Amino acid sequence: MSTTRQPRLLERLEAAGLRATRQRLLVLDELAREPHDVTAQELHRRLRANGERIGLATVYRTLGALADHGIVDTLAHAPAEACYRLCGEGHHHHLVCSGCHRVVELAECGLDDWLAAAAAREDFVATAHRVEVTGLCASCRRAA
Amino acid sequence: MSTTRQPRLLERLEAAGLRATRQRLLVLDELAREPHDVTAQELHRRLRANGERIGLATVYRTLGALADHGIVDTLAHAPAEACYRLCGEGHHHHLVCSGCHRVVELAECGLDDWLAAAAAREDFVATAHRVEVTGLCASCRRAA
DNA sequence: ATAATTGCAAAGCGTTTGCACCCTG
DNA sequence: CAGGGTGCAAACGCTTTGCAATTAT
Repeated sequence: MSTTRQPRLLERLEAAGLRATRQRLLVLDELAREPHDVTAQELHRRLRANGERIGLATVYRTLGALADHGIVDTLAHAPAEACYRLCGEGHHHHLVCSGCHRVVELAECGLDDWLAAAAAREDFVATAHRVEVTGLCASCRRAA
Repeated sequence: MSTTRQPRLLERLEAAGLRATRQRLLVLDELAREPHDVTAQELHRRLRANGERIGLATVYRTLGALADHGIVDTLAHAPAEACYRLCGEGHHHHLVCSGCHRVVELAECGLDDWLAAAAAREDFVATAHRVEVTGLCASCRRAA
């Protein structure tokens, strides 16, 4: 079983009105130690590889519920396959390394002024936005 | 048949090394008159509704080929279902109205400095990015 | 106790592919 | 006329769902 379980995760489950089942904690644990984003299938495969008993449908249902409550982010960079990632609670964006697929959260957004201006130019009011930056991290740059 | 066919589209097909078949022109025509973004299925449904003869597989293959050559954009806001949209040739972003789903292209990007700075903070070099802004257009604001 | 959750297997759905026929260049 | 393109239907892969058994509260 895991050693990285964060009490924080339990609180978040509770706050979302979700029962703290063994399976949900497994999913959260696995997400917590994963710096990349993962698909439901991959997550399930890993848990099974670790000898855990959990059904694929449960992984899907759990990720769906967590996403509904904002506990995980759903990244859709690969159409036809959703990726999930445990994420901070505030507004943030992702920086993905095209070499190793590592994902870093950009804490500060700082785009609000730009957004408001760009939207206003089209007579829109911006209500939400999503930025995904692709780049190369230091180690992948060296490797290349 | 269409009245909106743009000669421009033929050039783009040719430049991409794709033969100008009846089906491809149908797809391009339909995309050209569509301000929203559409799924492959929806596009196919409309063409058939117009009495056109074209197979679903061809629509998929065509959209895939057009996307490969940058003639259409692939938007993945709905995970598990790709949306396509004929798009300008340069770098740009999309502003989507959450009321009517109308999509507007934002010509200017103007994010490069912000991006470079944000990436550098994490020791990354930004190579690409994608921004999707959701908002409300003027008429949907009035309706609300 | 009892309502939520799980697991399995089957169903759903969007997308892709094999193959014979057709058409563009 | 040769090779790309098309249509159909079957195959695919990811995701969802029905239902009986299980489990958290």
